[in-house]
Amino acid sequence: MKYWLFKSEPDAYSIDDLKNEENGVGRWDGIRNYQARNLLRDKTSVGDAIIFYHSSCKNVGVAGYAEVLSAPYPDPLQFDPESKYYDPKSSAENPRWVCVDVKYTKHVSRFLPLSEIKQCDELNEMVLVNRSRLSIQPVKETEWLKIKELTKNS
DNA sequence: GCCAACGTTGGC
DNA sequence: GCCAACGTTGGC
Repeated sequence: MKYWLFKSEPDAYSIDDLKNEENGVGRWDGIRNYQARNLLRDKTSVGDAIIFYHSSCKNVGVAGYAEVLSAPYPDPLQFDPESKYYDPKSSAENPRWVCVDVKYTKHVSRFLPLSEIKQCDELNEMVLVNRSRLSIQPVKETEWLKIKELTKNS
């Protein structure tokens, strides 16, 4: 099993929004960055664990956990002219963008702010700190374990 | 709202 | 294929 960090702006889609979906299942769509797309398309597997990170908001940091529920499949928004994620250069025969379904696992017991991640020796080399703009990021097992520990109630 | 970092586009 | 211009991300 692999570990991932998925970023979302909570004003657009938060851990609460995912929890409130039917059966806690949502679609992680709208990825329009090639590096993130490649990770999603080529590296994610059903059952992988996801750290749900809230970005671009008042409190940035780790808000919850989810899991990868489906294999990657073409993102339907790329074919929808009404969507801001519409891509006229994409086609059904050769779709450019993919998405996965994800399932809510839980909220963190204790919110883990980015500032604390930056201060933590075991976490300050995360992609999140060094390449912060990537919206789908691999997480090392050691980092995963540390984040699990830091998001528990003390 | 600012701005640094960085990704994308398009002319040549 | 280079690179300048431009757009987006995201912390603060």
